[in-house]
Order: sequence, then C-alpha cells, then structure tokens
Amino acid sequence: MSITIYDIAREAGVSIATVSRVFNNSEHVSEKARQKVLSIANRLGYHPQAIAQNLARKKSKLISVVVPVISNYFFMEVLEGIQDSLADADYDLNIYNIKPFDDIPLQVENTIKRGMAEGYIIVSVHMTEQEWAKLKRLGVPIILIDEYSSEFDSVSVDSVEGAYNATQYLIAQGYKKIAMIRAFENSKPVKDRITGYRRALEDAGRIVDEELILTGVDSDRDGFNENNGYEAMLELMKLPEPPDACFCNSDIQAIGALKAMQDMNFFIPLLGFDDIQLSQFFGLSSMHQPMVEMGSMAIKKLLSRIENRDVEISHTVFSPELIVRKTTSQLIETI
Amino acid sequence: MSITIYDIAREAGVSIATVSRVFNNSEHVSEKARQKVLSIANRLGYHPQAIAQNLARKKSKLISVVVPVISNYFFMEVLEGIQDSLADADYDLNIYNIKPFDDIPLQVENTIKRGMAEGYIIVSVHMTEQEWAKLKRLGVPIILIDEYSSEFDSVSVDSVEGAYNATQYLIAQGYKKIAMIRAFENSKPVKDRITGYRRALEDAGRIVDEELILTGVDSDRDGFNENNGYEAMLELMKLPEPPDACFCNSDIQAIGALKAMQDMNFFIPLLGFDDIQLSQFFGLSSMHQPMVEMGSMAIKKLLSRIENRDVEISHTVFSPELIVRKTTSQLIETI
DNA sequence: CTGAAAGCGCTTACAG
DNA sequence: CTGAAAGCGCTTACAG
Repeated sequence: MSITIYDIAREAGVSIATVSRVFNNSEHVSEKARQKVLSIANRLGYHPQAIAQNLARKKSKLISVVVPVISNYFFMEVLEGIQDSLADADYDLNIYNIKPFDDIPLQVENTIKRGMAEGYIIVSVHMTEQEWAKLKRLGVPIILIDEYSSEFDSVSVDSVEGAYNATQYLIAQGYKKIAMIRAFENSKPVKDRITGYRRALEDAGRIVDEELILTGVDSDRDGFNENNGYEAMLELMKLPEPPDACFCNSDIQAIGALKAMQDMNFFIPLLGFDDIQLSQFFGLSSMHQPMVEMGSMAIKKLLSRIENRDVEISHTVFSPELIVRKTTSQLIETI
Repeated sequence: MSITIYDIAREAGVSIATVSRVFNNSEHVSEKARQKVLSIANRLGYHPQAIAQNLARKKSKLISVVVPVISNYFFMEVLEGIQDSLADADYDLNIYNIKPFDDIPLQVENTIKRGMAEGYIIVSVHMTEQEWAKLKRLGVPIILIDEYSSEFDSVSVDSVEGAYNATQYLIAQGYKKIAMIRAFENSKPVKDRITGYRRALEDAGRIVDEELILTGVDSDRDGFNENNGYEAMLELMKLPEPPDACFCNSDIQAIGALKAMQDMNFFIPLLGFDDIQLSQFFGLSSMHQPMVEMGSMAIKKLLSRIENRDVEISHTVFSPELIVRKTTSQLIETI
C-alpha cells in the first residue's frame, strides 16, 4: 500500500542506502543520484516513515510532557514556553495526561517505560522521594516543573517566599484580619503557600486564625478553579467578623473570589498568585510566576541532559514578584 | 544497555514470541509461562518499547493535533474535549504547532507524511480547496475543526449565523450605530463573522458604515488577543460619532475592549463570540461555541474513520447560541 | 500452548 | 560516492 525506500531505490536504480542518505542530507551522495532519487520520490509522493526511522535510529525526536490537568492556566503558559523553545530544536511534542484518580506513580512510570520520547517534562505531579527515586532508575532524562526532587533537574518558584511576601505586604498595608483562600493540599506548592502565609503572620507576632484559612468545595483541578474561590469568598463573608484582606493561592481562585465580592457588593483587598495573563485585565494584584520562562528553561535543561546525561543536576528556583494592581489599592468596586 | 524481549526470553527459557504474547495479553499462553515471564520482566524492569511495537504493528496509537497557536482560549477548550475523549480510547496525543510564517500547507503535509500518528485533527488552519485536495491524496484519516473542506470530516460552528444573530440582537435592542471589532481576515470563521454582521445590518435595511468595522494593530494570533480589542475600542471612542453598541469577533478581544471602556469610562453594550469559560466572570455576553464538545466530536469522528476509512464524510455544524450577560444588559460600569 | 522465522521500513558501519 | 548486510525491538501468521 504505502511506498517505501525500496520502491524508490528500484525506480532510481540505486540501493536503499543511497536513498536513505539523500533523505538524511548525507554529503556523500553524488548530485546526479540525489536528483534522481529526489525527483522519483517527489513523483511517487514518498517520505521517510518516522516510525521506522525512530526504531533504526533508536531515537524519536519526541519530548513528552506529563501533566495531570491540561486545561489549567498555569500549565497553558508553561506549555507556551515549552513550545517556543521546542520550535527551534527539531523535536516534536507529546502530551500525556495522567488520570488523577488512578495510581499516579504507576502511570508516570509506565509512560516513561514505553520509551516513546527521548525525554520527559513532568509538570505539577506530586510523588514521594522514594517514588521519584524509582523513576530515576529508569535512566531517562526527566525535568520537573512546579515540583521538587533531589533526583531530577527542576524548575520552580519559591512558594514559601511568595506567600510570605504576599502576606507581609498585606500586613504592611495595615490589614488586621488577613484570610487565605487555599487550594487542596495535594502538592508541594500549595503546602508551601500555606506555610509562607503562616510564617508571615507569626513573624509579625500575630496569631493564625484557622477559621481564615479555607478552600471552596469545588475540587476540580485540586481547587484551582474559579468556582472554588467564589465559594470560599462567600464563606468568608458569612463570618461574624469577616476578614479585611485576602490572599489567594491562585489567580483563578482570586478571580472567582472577585466575582463573589461583586455579587455580594462586599469588597476587601485581594491578592492572587501566578499572575496569569488575564489578571491584568481584572486589575488583580498577584505574585508573579515566570511561567513561560519556566517552560523554556525546562526544555533547555532537558535538551542539554539528552545531549549529555552526566551534567550535574540543577534546580532553578524563581522568586515570585509582587505585582500591585487595583485589587490591593483602590477603586476595587469598579474593576 | 536497555533490556529487550530477548533477555526476558533467555532468562525465562521461552521464545520471544511467548514473551511478546504475555505482554499483548494473548490468551494462548500457559499460566506457568505467563507467571515466569512476568516475574522476570518485573525483576529486570522490562517493558515493551513502544517504538519497536509501532513499527511491527504498523500503528502508533497516536493522534496528532495540528494547530497554529496553542496559547489560545478557543484551542484550549477544544483540546480539553479532545483529551477527555482520548482518555477512554487507548491513544496518546501529539501536538504539532505549525509556524504561521512558514509555508503552512507544506508544514502540514510533511507532518502527515512522516506518518507518526494514525490520524490527525487539524484546528483553525486555513488552506485552499486545492491544498486540501492534495492532503486528501495521502489517504490518512483527518478531521478539521473550525475550518471546512469538502474533502474531510469537519466540526465547526456556523459563524455567519452566529454573527448575524448577534448583530440582529443588538439591532432589536434598539441600537443605531453598531460597530464590529473583527480579527484578521485570514480564516473562514473571521470572514464569515464579517459576512453575518453585514447581512444582518442589510436585512434590517441599514447601511453598513465601513468606519465601524475595524481591528486593532496587534496581529498576535491573527488579532485574537486582548490588546487588539483594546486598541480597536479606543479607535471607536475617538470617532466623532462613536457607536452605541459593539459586536466583537472573539471574547478575548471583547475583554480587551471592556478594559478600554473602563479605562476611558465610556460604556456601550458589548457582545463577544466564543463564550470562553472566563466570559461569565466578566459578565460578558457572547455567542456560545461548544468548544469542548467540538473537540470530543472530532475525536469521535477520527476514531471511527481510523476504524473504517470508508465511512461517509460528515460535517457537523453547530449553531452558536446567544448568552446574555451584563455587558448587553445593565450595570456595565461595575463589571 | 509454543517456537522458528519473516517482516515492519528504515539507518549505518564496513568494505570497496 | 555506493552497495550488501546486519540490526533496531518488536509482532504475527504458520506449523506443530
């Protein structure tokens, strides 16, 4: 059915090796042979089959991104950075979506064992050090984004620092009851953001009021969704003594919280985390994560590790940067 | 270096065929042989190599999505639908990002010719019927989303109808000068939305004022970006006689336009197109496209065509649905 | 149930 | 510059 290198070789009166060389841009082919092969290939619509090349070369020119949720703003921007850097390199991109309710380490391991890709970028996947160590034994190039393991290169943001600074900023602004809308504690970033929040309050000599730390019931994307923030903010407003400011674990929750404030016509200063592209349109203050840069940095690390597996493990940790917009300054009702 | 089926066969004292059968869940293997193979494979950390399986089976269990821009809200939601439906089927997902400034048909053709995937979903890529016809000759299962060709199955929305109804709605609301913020005319959907807008005005006996049809200068994503809408809205406000309502080719432009109105404290009713998830948080009225459903529908069609290439070509065209929110009702200043 | 062998469509030393 | 041949790591009739 489909036409192969043999067909071209026969037509052109050369060996399959020569045909192969033409398509691999080998220099050791006479111009005459090259032309002949090319013209016949063109006429017959021949193109080397990637699947066969992959096996013969023992490489696939494929990078696989493993992620729990693709429809997530953080991932979207990270993916943008990944694509950008990959466009220059000659690699294709594969996305493997792990199912959050099945055995996560097993899914990750099996994906990698199948060996489709030359390297993997694992985004926002939480595992124990022991599980990471097991993956390490596979001897495959792997980079972590938004998580940490001593076993692998990683790119992340210091969430403790980010949450600390966010909270400290609200304290410095003079707010007395600072709430935190958190996400579900399944990942290191969320745990770290909670830690940073607590620490900032403690360092300011305040008592942490557990009632002010909460999440909505919507568990989609581990709580990183608009609705979750909406629900949580409604809860906060119902308190006998509502907070006078709020830090959110993510911008998307903050956007939900904003909506709740509008619907209830009750406004307090709000500070998010991530600084997704839309936040500027919401006038949402946020702790900025360089998501696109994190994606391209991960690719850079991965490509260099594919090149040479012995490069030393490196961890890049960005410091989130406070971006002040309307939700922590004034005029919040008109946002 | 890596361990193969031969290593397992030798250790287990069986043939490679038996090892292969065990991993392919063939029934024709004695329980004893199965156990032996499995335990040895487990001890040695063996797993079949997808690359070799692909060649031997002549199939990759891979679906490739070809798209010009990944960081686009429309695509994000379509992708969500694609992933959802693919999770059940036993296929992996590959994303191929075509570069908008190189030869698009050539990129698409080469991608497909490489033969990595068993089927392709091409999203928002515009080509001439002649170029599509050329692709058709490759004999590969292909589904189009957000574009149309008689050669392939497609899933899209009736943009003429959508824009017509959007404009008609604004007319019915009593607005006299209805502007349209359009995107760049590189794609069928944009052309259709312009057509629908014009037709609605004409059918209402109005003269189309070319001054009221415009786009911003930001050409990123063919004009489908916040900034473009922002710029366009500023232009509209500068007119001696500004419009009293506006229809936008996309929600993301409408969101930018909204921001411009806020910044200028000048408000007119605004109607978007797409109904991306965030629009409800902006209170943005919009023409709803069932993006997630379009993605899963495309996968459904693709899988059935992979199964049987002779199924008749089908075109699914959804009718956009008007969703009325604050931007076309009241209280627009407080959104 | 099991094995020997051909085949998937290429790449790549090796020898000339 | 070119070709014969081995090899990439599997799958799968075919025969037993």
